[in-house]
Amino acid sequence: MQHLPSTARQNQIRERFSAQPGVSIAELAREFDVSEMTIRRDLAALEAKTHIQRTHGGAVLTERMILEFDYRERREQNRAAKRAIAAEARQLVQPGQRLLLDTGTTTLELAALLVDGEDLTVITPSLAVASELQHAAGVEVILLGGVIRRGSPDLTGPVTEHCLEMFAADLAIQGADGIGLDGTIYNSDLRLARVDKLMRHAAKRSCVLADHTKIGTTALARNGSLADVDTFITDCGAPAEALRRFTKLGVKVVTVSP
Amino acid sequence: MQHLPSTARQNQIRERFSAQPGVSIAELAREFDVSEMTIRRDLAALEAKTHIQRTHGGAVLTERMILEFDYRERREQNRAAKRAIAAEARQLVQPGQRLLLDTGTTTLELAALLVDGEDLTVITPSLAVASELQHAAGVEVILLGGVIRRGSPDLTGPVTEHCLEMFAADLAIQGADGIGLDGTIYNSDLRLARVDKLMRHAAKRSCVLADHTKIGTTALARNGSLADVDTFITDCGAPAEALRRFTKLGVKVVTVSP
DNA sequence: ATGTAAATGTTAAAGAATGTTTGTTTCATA
DNA sequence: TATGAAACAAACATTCTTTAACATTTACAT
Repeated sequence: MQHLPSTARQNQIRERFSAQPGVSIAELAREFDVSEMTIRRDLAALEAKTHIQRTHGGAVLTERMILEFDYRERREQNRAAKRAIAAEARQLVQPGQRLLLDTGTTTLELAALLVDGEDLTVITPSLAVASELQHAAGVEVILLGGVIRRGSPDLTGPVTEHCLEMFAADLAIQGADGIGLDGTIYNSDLRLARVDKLMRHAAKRSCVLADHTKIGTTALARNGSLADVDTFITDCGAPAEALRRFTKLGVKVVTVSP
Repeated sequence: MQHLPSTARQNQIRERFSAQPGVSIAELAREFDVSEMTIRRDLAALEAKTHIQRTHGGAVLTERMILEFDYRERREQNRAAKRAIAAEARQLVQPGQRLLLDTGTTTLELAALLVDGEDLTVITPSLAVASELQHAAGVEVILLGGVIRRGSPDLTGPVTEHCLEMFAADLAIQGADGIGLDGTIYNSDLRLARVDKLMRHAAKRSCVLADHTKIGTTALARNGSLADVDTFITDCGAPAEALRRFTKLGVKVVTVSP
């Protein structure tokens, strides 16, 4: 077999990557019937031009770009309860609605349930929510602007607040870091508290999600009261006494079992 | 089955975790037909990159969460040229400045060079840029709000445009999908073109980056002219005749060699 | 044809990855 | 908590890969 000109061979090597994520030098040398040295030089040339990366014994594709916004969060804590709460909140969402979706692990569980949503618009300050919904066909994701908190995948600050003022949504769904027995809603971050407060203003109706461990705990920043909220969803571990008090504030309290 | 290079194997192991939360060493060793010791070393390598956590008999995903905004970049030519152009653009950036950094592969190369920046503020519609700079100590990242274009990690639309109006920056740095021989700047997306235009308005000075293959090609949307730009950086493959014309428009033309 | 440049092949020494052995640690459970 | 089975890590042996220098071939313009 006649040897191909080098450019053609390199193109063929390049094609390989659409079938496999990686190639081995030994294999390519056999296949094109050239020395391994030649394949090495081909790969070096391709590496400079395109998005492959040399490795020991071959090369891998780096074309798929993975943006990593990583953060440390205990997503596992009470996950069953959070899932059940999110499933209940899912019921509140109707096709065609515009949602304001807060940052947090519970709302992230809800986001996962929205991937099959129809004609939804989700407005969020959370990169995690945006990531979860980026490929959902029936959901348009609008990310609020703002400063990325270091080590935390969400946006806060004056820009975020300013962005929020542009929107009028049907429903705001939020998490909370603590719910006082008097119905005060707490966040552990002041900037987040401000954003949450504005989110409720921008939506016709609002809904707060918090598993029972949050009830009776407080945190740094208060962002309002359950009295300003339409629906509060928690799990059945919540003390009945507290729930009665919340109901008196005018909020509709829903409990779910995990 | 042919053994893949070790990096490829590690990537495949890593992908396992999206299907299952944990994997066992014995299973992996069987599957890839290598010794368990090799799998242990793979896992140790992955652990060092903080993707996973070793356990007895296997590994699990670490609690650090990774948000993947993945997209398949169009096959890229001329990476070396883009790097060289980005390196030249890096020279324009001084400590303390506020930058508007556009979306695109060339500007992304520049972002990588800014990680050791001092006291910089980077305002960007690109999730890729934000991801690249999220851990840069001397750089504050402000993400513009907006709609996430499907399959493309950047923000556009009215929200983005509105956000841009909030800022006054020292320098705007942009890519381009085409540069007409008359100096017209082209983008392949109309929404991006609008954002780019506004970015230049919001900055005192502006700079456009484009490798020589872009010169003489046009695209869907025009977003202005090099006459409105302070600096144009390209590589030495650019036709001298075109560059002379650009200079006459009043833009400072810089060429670099890859 | 012939010289020149580019592409390819060859070799040997250095370097990486992998396998194997062995003794130690960890885990489940009796 | 004592014990056997499984998992682990260290050290070394083995195999495969890389690199760089140099030799050879090929392509092509003159």
